[in-house]
Amino acid sequence: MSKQDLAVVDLRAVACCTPIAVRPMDAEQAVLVAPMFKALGDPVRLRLMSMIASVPEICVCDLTPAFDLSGPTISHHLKVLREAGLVDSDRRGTWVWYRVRPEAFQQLGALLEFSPANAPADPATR
Amino acid sequence: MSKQDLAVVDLRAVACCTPIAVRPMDAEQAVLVAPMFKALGDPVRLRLMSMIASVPEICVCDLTPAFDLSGPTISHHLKVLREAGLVDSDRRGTWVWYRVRPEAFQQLGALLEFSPANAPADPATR
DNA sequence: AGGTTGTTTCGAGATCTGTCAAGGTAGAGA
DNA sequence: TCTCTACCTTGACAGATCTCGAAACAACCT
Repeated sequence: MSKQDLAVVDLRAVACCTPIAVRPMDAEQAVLVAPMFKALGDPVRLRLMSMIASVPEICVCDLTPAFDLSGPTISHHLKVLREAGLVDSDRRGTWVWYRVRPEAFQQLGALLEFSPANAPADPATR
Repeated sequence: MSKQDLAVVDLRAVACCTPIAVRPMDAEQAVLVAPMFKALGDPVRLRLMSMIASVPEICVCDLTPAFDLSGPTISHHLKVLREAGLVDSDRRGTWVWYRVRPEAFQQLGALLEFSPANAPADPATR
């Protein structure tokens, strides 16, 4: 299914993995990565993502009832997650199954790694 | 300055740190955390955040020239980062200085931690 | 064919991004 | 002290984008 999704983020193009707390991110990389954070920036999508990521895979039929939203709305949110490159899906028989894309998920986490090296000095010592 | 910012996210309320890949996030937590991801979901704010996070602190006067945007626009984006609880600021003399809030930043990173335990099975073995 | 499951299309209302104009705050100089 | 200037934020606004549901569509099974 997502093989036909041409708008999907190309993970190879995401300059990989230097934490943003180590070196300022250049503009092109920011444009590539921001859509991933944006996709997680909605409470419904964040919960969908966590439901998908906490199991090997999950059927849409198990996702939809967890929300007080219509089927089409859930489908839209899932599409956003797919186009951000965070999840993958395929149909098997009647049902459509979603699973996380570990590379994307790990890259995002790596960007947020934080070493105290650049932390603000303690106000007391400043 | 940000002491008067009443809309700022209360970090104590952010159910702390269980990676979303380990356990599905409940609705209330999602509502609290999503604004942080949303704040990083814009290329300009992502770059601002990385510029702030990669040094102990930085003056707005050093942030603005890095973008092809007006002062008020940068100020608005900084306000979004502030209200998301990701950064802090205070005025010292003429200039306003921004610095990262390490607790918030680390919490966000912790949420994205990924253990292969729940990774999708290799398609070959599926 | 008929029923179930998901996605797409389309439209209304809300939210976001950016600019200009105006306001507040602090330092410098007369 | 009074004014001038620099720095940054706020308010008001237009245009773009997002969220969501109703209806239509597509894929699959029996």
